[in-house]
Amino acid sequence: MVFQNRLDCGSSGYQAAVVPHVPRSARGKRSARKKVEDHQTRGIDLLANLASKLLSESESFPNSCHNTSISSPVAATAALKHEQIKKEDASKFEAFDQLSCNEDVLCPEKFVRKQMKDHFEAAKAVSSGPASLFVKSDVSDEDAIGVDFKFIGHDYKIGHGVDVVPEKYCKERLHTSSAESHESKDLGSNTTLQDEERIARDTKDAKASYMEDQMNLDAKSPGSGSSSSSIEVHLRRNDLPHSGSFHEQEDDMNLAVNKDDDDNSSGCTQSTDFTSKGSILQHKDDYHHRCRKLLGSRLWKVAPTKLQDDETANYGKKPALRGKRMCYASPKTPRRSFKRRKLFEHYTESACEGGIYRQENGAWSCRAERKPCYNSSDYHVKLSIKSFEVPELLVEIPETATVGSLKRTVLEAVTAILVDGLRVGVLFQGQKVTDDSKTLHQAGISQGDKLDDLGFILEPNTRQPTVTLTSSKDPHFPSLGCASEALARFQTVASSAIDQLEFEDALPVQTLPENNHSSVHSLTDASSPEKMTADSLALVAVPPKSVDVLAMVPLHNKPKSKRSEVAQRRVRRPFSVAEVEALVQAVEKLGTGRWRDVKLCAFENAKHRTYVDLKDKWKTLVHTARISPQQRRGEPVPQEFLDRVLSAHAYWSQQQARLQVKPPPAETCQLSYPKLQV
DNA sequence: GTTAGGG
DNA sequence: CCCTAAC
Repeated sequence: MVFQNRLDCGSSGYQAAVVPHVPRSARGKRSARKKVEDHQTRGIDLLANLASKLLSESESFPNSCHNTSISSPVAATAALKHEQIKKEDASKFEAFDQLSCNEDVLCPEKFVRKQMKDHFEAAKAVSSGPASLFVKSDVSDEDAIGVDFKFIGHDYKIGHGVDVVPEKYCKERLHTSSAESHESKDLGSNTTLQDEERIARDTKDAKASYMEDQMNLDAKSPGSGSSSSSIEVHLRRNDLPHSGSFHEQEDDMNLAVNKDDDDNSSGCTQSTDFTSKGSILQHKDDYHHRCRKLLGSRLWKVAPTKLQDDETANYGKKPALRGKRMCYASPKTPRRSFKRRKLFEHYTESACEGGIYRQENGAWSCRAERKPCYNSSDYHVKLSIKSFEVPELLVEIPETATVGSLKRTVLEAVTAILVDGLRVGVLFQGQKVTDDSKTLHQAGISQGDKLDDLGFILEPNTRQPTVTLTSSKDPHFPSLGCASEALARFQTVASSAIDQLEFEDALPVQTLPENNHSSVHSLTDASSPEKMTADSLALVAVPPKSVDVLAMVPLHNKPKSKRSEVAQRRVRRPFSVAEVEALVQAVEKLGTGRWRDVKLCAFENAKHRTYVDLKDKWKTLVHTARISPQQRRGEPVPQEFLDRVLSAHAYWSQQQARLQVKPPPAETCQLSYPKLQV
């Protein structure tokens, strides 16, 4: 199962999965191709194989313009590929361009070469980070073969749309090869496949620097028998572990986790509707827009959204659940920490200090789509799960946090759900199918017309950690209605790095209200190179100091326990020396009884410090100053500050005593704090 | 909403 | 840091 999240605000991406619907018969005929899949070949190998495949197909076609033998282009391709991998320089493209090809005829090599060139360029552009590559060859159109490439980098997608090259003979070739009278062609194909395997094997050792080791490969071959066949290649990294096995187990079930765009834009990389550059730009625009939108709010709720609109789906009927747009709630929530408990009880908001994630909807749902081609001969149900909807996650994170931390936060929230495992529920015609021993036919799922009513849900495995789906009945199978039981909450610690910086840069009062906005905004605007660099770096690798930025404390949900509903205690964030200094200075100026003023004066930008926190800190400071240094713990506070604490505390205590005796002389907020003595 | 103080 | 009484 392919499950790449493209989380909101541009983290690295929901990604449409490969959904080649290859008839089983076709797979059987070309079983040798499956070995290509089994190879954990690198993307380049795959591309080469694809090229070879297409080359050989063109060769095997009777009307092909090529006079060369079947194997020679393949060998040439392989050799060239080796050279490319070894040299890794720009000349490799030229080498490919030198591939012998009859220029008078529109031949597959042309666009294959172009694709590979684009691929290389794209790979160079995103030499690090998650990379996804799509290759699609759709011969269902009249006289066209369309190939799209998509590369997904860390944050942006680089799309390469390759225009269609009219390939009448290619289409004809596929039609003819599907006929029974062309078994000999398949034999020719087999020869080619052997070459492919050899290529894959030979090149396996070759290190393509731009492809990561972890890159997995999903590749399916075009079905020879269907009128609409496709080749789709999906390279990806960081796959979830189940991805492969799921494919194997559910051979006829193709999962497509489409790109999540809350605008339901057409940019979804849906398997049957690949758009190229347009959608890429659209994504970026959405990303920018979304970030701006986010940054304009004090706190926001990131809710995974409906993956795609129905209009964008070729065979979409109706959504399983309406999309949830990312929105921000409660634009003005200065301090709610002490109200958090009630907020949680109402399931509406979460704490302001740390990021809170809550999975309100306990299940990840989706709706299956019946594939148009229902092969009645072997009674296989073909399903295409267009998307899984991530249950709503409420993300609350200080606006001082970076976009990078937001990405990581959301990612970790999702990951934390996945860690506990997911279970799949089947909904058919609104009813949950709990009897796993039923056949699809018995459950009525085999009736093709009703497959539109089939839905799947992904449910966090919150109870029994190991529940075998093969058991006939699973009483613990949670239903959609028990969303609250599947509650998952997380808390993040807001970024302290920025706060620290603010403290050191602008200690007492220099407020930088929009500073973080601009810094994040610059990420999308490129108008501020320095900040862009900084933030970009932060996206690539979080500096060690800000590791705790994303410290997340998942709330272990105990379904029946009321304790689980209690707000999570804020994560302890020790005061830094700079903060202590600011606090001491402010208290010296304002006194010990005006914590709100102290907060506004010296900690206005430290969103995570409430005036209660400051008061408590002062309390502990006084205590610390009074005890012996040996008894002190934590980060040592300079003695100078402790002395000032004692002085100020004594002074203002004295002042308070005086004020109680007689009315205030109205000299409360003098700028120059008089040096005082006990 | 703030403040003060106990936990 | 949390909680809560008191204002």
